Amino acid sequence: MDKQQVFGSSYVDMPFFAANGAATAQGESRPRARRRRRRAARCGGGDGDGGDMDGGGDPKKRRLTDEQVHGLELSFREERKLETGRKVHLAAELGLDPKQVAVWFQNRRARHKSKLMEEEFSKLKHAHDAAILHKCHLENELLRLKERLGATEEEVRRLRSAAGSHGASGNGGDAADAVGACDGSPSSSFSTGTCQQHPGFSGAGQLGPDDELMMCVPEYGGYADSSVVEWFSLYGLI
DNA sequence: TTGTGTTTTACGACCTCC
DNA sequence: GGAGGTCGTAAAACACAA
Repeated sequence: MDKQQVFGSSYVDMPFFAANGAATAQGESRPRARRRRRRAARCGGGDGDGGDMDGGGDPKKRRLTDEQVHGLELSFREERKLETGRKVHLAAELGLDPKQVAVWFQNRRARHKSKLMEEEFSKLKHAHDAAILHKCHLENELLRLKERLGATEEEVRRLRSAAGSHGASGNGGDAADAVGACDGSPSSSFSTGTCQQHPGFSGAGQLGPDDELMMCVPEYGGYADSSVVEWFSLYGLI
């Protein structure tokens, strides 16, 4: 199919910079579309004719018409790089200066890249959030284990003292030896979890299996464990 | 109407490839 | 060396809230 048929005959007849008015909507954001509607209404139809830039303003900076932008968009989707032949052909078809076509492609590539960066940032942010959540989960698990260890050690001490009061030999037997390995601080082998510094974490010893995440990071309270697993598997973290 | 923030067009500097 | 690329930026065009 002839591109002239696709874009309409107005392109060929349109002198460079003569078109004006209705402009650049590239279909990437709602504000842009709204903008175009507003301007089209103001220009009385929005087909690029009879706009507010007729005969005045900076001749170096004229908005492209909707049709021109559309043609450029189609071409951009086909191929993001612009060879000389294609540029000249496109410029002739759209009634633009080849330099304008080149500039438009440069700017369009920049916008495309920027959009990709935003998406990438968003993904990384989600992954980061999930990592934070998982970290808190692990720290809470550590606290719970520390609590269990402390209780067990306390029980051992109680049994030892009970055995001593019954006049047993001072040797203490196997059980006492085993306990000896845990002499000193009951939790000396554990570092302090960072979640302990979080406000509202003073009662870590009473943590239940389901409310711990909320206590650790309140803003993530709405997440369930399955969400964490989901995020992590999604971003290849587990 | 006006001030302000966003988007689009255009340009220059610099880099890479042929 | 020329053509076309990216990057950063200026300025016009535009939308919108106050």
